[in-house]
Amino acid sequence: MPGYTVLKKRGDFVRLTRCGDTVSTKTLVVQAIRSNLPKRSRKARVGYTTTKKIGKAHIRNRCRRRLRAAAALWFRKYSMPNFDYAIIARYNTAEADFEELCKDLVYALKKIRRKIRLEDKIRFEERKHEKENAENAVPVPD
RNA sequence: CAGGGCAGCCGGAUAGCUGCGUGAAUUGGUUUCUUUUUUUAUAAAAAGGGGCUGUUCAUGAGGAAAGUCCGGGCUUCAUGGAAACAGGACACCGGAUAACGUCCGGCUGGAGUAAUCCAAGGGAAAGUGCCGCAGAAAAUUACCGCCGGACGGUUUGGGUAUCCGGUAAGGUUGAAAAGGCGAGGUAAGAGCUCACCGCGGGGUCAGCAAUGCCCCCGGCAUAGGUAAACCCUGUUCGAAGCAAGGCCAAGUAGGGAGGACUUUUUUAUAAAAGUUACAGGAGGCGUUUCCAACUCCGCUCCAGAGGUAGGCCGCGUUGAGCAGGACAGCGAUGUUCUGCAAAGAUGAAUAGCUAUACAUCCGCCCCGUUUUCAAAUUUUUGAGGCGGGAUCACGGAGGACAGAACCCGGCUUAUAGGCUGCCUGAUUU
RNA sequence: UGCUUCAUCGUCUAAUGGUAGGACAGCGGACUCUGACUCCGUUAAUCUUGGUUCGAAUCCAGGUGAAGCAG
Repeated sequence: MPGYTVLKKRGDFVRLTRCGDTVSTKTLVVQAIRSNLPKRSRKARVGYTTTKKIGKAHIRNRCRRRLRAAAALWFRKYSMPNFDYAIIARYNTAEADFEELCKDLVYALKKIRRKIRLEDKIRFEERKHEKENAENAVPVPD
């Protein structure tokens, strides 16, 4: 079993597009958000999106398969546990070199990880500041 | 033959690494449920079943899987049965089929030298409507004409004006003007008469029939077109669709019982009514190293209904199945015998990557032609364009259309390239 | 996946089978010292391919694209 499961529900995809972090490269787009499941498993979840825009049914299937193959190689290494990911195919996913596809995927995953860690840091510091302010503010009226 | 037509078939191959779905097997691992036994209990053991996972074996996308255009199975709804009306679909004739708007054979008309191909191809003497502009007139027509007669003026006659009548040959318009063309005939004309052609009716023969051949008659007032205008005639059709439908079923809301609290009545027991809630606070459980963020609980128990989230069935070895043989038939197809049979996903499997050879294409090579350009120069060279040959070597490019979603029979549309058979035409022998 | 509907200038819309009209926008000109307003002129379309018809935006058939409903 790989270190991730498959994302299936429509609601999860909607949540991702609405409030997830997005990184786009030439051949694919990656979205990520913290999972809302309180499960014990620490596995990440992945979903693949191929819209009607990129081609007919057999082209969409091909894109999904290539994305799945690329994810099987690199996803476990660069994903964070307890996160939901969506990989979206673009118009040139079917024709692009496989190595380039892998490169883009790794780049996107790395970048999104950095982004989320930065945001967490900022939020943590903000909270800290608020607490300090509150602690400072409380004694003043006393 | 680098002409054409028809029918049928294939539609990528091999190897390596890494993977996916389904089914079967497995005293493999792990987890959970039920039953039985032991125990005060926690718990333990045995049997059976399910989930996840490992191993082995088997198997896994088309000719169109597509469009969703017809027909059927299947399911639900409605319904005692049948018929009629409305509405839809179809329409030369005969046959095939479960059925069809499909298929086969024939007819008629059209295209082609031919093989062959194409056609929604019933009815306009049941009725209604429409036919812009142009034109006299677009449907019981009469403007210009042609002809005869009457009367007036002048008067030899002819011509002209008006009125009455005959006529549909000629003119103009248009997509279309009341059969065509020629001859006779006539005051002028006219199917008025005749020949040929067209049309209609009847008869003989051939054919199941559509229809065809021949003969006779009519004399076209049966009188234009349009029915993919309404309509008429004949045949036929209940509606919706697997997200159909069936089963299991969290949670939430609601019901009952008890407990707790509040209010009222009562000396009290007790009875009645209401609340058991939003927000806030404190706390606990779970994910997390922590923080942050999020979720759930927040008095207990019981019963049944509904059927949401979710799951299972429907769903694949049986279906108008595929392959081959025999017989019947021109054929579609039918009868019969033998053999073969496992795709079943559901954010959706059936693959991803690499290498090799091969079909094919281009260049390289040769020949002809063109003058577009450049150089020398007045016909040479080089580059380019077009056509043909050669396919040995070398280099490069390189796999058409396209992905099952309940299942079948068709239709329509997309499709690189290859193979096989038959027919026809031209040329040569 | 199934079902339903629609397609007309760049945009919004008209058109009993008979010359595709109007508004806004665009372009050119006039008015003005200049701009706006106003006026005049002009460009521009029946999604596509066939068929029926003398003649199709319209009627019929195939294709393409878009939208909606069911969950």
